[in-house]
Amino acid sequence: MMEYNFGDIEKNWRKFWADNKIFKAVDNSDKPKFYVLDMFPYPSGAGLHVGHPLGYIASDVYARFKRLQGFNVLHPMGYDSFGLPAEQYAIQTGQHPAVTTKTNIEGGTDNQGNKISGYRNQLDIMGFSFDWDREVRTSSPEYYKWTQWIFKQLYNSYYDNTADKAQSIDNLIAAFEANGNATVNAANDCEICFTADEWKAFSDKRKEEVLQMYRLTFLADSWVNWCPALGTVLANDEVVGGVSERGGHPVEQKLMRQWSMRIKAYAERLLTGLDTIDWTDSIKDQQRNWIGKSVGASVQFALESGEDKIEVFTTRPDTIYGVSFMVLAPEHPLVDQITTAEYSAGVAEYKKQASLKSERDRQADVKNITGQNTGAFALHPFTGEKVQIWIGDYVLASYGTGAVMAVPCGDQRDWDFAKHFGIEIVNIFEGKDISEAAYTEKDAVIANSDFLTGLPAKKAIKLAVYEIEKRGFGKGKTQYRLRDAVFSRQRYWGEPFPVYYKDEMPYLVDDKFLPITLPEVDKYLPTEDGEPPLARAEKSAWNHFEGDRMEFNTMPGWAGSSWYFLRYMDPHNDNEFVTKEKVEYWQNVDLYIGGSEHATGHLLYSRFWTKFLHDLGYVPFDEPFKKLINQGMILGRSSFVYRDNDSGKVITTSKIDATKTTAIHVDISLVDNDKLDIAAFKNSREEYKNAEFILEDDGSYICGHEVEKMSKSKYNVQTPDELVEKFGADTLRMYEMFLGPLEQAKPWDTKGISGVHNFLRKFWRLFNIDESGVAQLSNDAPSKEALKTLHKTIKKVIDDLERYAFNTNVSNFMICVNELTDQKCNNKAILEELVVLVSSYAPHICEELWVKLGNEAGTLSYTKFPEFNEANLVETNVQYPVSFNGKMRFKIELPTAMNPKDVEAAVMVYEQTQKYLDGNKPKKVIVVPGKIVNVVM
RNA sequence: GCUCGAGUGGCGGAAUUGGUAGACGCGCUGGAUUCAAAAUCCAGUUCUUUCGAGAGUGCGGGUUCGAUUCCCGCCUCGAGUACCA
Repeated sequence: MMEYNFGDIEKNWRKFWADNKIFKAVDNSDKPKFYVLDMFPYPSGAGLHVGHPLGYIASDVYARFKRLQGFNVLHPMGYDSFGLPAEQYAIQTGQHPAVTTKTNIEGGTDNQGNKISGYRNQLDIMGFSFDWDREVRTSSPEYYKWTQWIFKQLYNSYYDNTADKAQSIDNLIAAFEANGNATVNAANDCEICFTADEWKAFSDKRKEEVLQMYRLTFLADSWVNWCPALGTVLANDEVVGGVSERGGHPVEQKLMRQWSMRIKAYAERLLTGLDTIDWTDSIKDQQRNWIGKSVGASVQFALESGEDKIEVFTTRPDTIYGVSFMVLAPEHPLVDQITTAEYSAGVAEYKKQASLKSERDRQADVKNITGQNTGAFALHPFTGEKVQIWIGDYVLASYGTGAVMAVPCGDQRDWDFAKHFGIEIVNIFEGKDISEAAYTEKDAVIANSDFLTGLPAKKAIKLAVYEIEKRGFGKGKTQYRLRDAVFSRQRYWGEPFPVYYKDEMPYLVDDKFLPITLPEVDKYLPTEDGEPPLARAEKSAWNHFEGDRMEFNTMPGWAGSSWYFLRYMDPHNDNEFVTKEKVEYWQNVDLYIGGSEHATGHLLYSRFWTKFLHDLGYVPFDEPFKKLINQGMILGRSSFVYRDNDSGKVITTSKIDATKTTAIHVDISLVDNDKLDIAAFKNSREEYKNAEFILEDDGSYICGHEVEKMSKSKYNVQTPDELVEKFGADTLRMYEMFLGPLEQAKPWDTKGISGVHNFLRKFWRLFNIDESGVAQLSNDAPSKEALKTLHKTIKKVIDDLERYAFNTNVSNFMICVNELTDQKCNNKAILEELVVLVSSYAPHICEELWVKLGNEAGTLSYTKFPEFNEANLVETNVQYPVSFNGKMRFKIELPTAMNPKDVEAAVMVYEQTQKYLDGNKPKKVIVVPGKIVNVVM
């Protein structure tokens, strides 16, 4: 019998697929379309480890499955190739990031002479069915030309709140010319009000300054997250716990002139759109929290002295009679103005203290209540009573208006603050005890509150807003936590802006000069006076130069990734980012697979850009990804040896005394099933050469282990390359699918891989291939048994792929092959269907078997997926389950040896089921010792 | 603190309209084959047990003829988020 030689089989079929472009997607077809997409990778120098391909394997299985189901499948791959590591490598070595990136993708040798196998090669050996003709790289000028073009569209648009969509900025200018801005309902940061005549009288520069406050991407001085160590600003989602997501460097607030994206304009649509897409609740919730909608009212409190008013935002306008003080953020612009002489020293000191605290310290310091009285008073809008004004850093300058009306009886932080500083706490909740803590639920009845007294909170909120609006103290308002996204990065390796400056005002470069390519620079560092690296470029280094200077910032990493899924539809188009025809054919992504770490970054920004492009009529849908599956991270399983601190001996796990030993990471390649290869270990490093061991009684050394993130420094990295070499890509693909639920994080463990490999060998053996390479199978009609086995498997696999996210499908094949082996099945028809069924998972072996069964090479990928036929599953000897009126099922398990007690139990069940029988007598009651009681109607 | 998710053998994990808990794989034990080994095949493998049986899906209750599954209250772990007014 011919052996399963996976090495040759896989090599040959990969070549065949590539040579014949088997997986080329056509842009129009009679077949229905299906778009399966992976989050494209950043090509780092470290290459792929076994964790990376998990999502790609799942999407490939699904793409192949959909092809078999008769869909025209778009399944592309590319690279998110702008990014920090290549730039930092460039700073250290001087090698151009473009060179590093190319090597990391295509393979080669790095500066130190290390061999890099390259992402493409690593992806290729896994046997993925990507249409490589559609590859995109965000760092290629052909691609970022269109990223720049989209930026220009955003610049030339504003958000019309009435039409609830983006519109051309020309419409806005026309509106200004006709009526000024008072009647314009648009998303903006504009605090001035002007008439048509005033507008016309503005200088061009002034007009542009105003327009910047409306454009969807705009230049503004804003408080940004500045990371000194990285020398750049970061978006909110790139700051985690007060430090940078990359590298964990401290981040401080800094006022800088930066490009921003007016994503806030889309807050409501980004929120409601979530209800229309099939994503996990966890990601949707993360986005909802990030957008952070709160409904309430903005209320103005007049100052006791002077004209100015303090505006606050509250979600509880019903508690307005409980206000006993106000708190402003230390950075609030009115603080200095209102502070009385008596308190000015204290306020100055407090402001200084607050400004010295980093974001991180403030967060760590939540328990500490601090604040400072300003001595000033505001007047309560309804009662006219004097209300103390304090400053405190629990009020954030960047949220709402940077000021709150404090209601200590209804808000725990206000309560704490009042208690700490001995401020009066008024109780406005009927029958609620607020002596120990604030009452924060929205279900109390309001008391001591004039016109609100006696109303339940929810009604009181509505009435309070009504009164506030009627009396002109403020208005109902919806506030979002979502902030506009900073879009400038002080980096080299990113998309240059299509922007130049004249008299310090920004202008867009004309389309015909796009792309503005990255100019060469002598160093990839900021200039001596702190300008971004692009400031080093000579005028002549720019492919197009206009005005006084070009924009020196580059775009952030999420620019290119916000729209790449559209470019795959039309990757080589030099005239449009995607033609309408093609985007109308392919529509949005049907299945998107990637990590959940992009929940508030990439996944939010792509939705934003898609909605924007939809508003402008360029794409027919307004959500980019219909269904999203987040694959869990594959963690490493580190191995340890233990060295005795005194003797220096290396002690096996069962004999150590934890207090006296040090655990040392040992390379997992030296360990097999926790057993250390002692000779290899001694040779691995000079210092281990003469190591002495204390071994198990059988003379082996058993290592300890721990689950950690996969990383070089922990010596626990498993590359796909070595496993493909050892077991084959089909085994690796199936094993990764076998590890457990796709969405769950799980440790990598090579132990079980032999089981999957054995399955494929067993599968191969089923075909009885003789030495001449021909499958010796029977053409008889398949047995009932075999049909049942096959169809059971078909049903389970389809269920698993369509309804559940890739759980037990591989196990189903194992059960199937075991059963067919037991049945000594050699039926050609059955086995041919099985090949098709398995081919999405293990494509190489199946192509080989397909041909050995007498089919034409290359036809497997587009053959018909086996059709499920329920008739094959009908049991001849039904014992379980039995249905009553098609609805009720009853069953009781009896022991093998019947005894009177069990019969009693059976009778009891029978009697108790009578109430469901509607007076009908059951045909029979079957009592099978050791089985179940069946009641048949 | 809040939000979401998860707790099942020695291990990864099945059981997805409430219906034989532990599928499948790993590991382990025994056996066949072999001069021997690898490979392969067969049998066993939740725990306790006086070998009759009993207990059992984080803990405590509830609904049900029947609960890993549904409801209520806890505990533990993981992820996200955090003075958001």
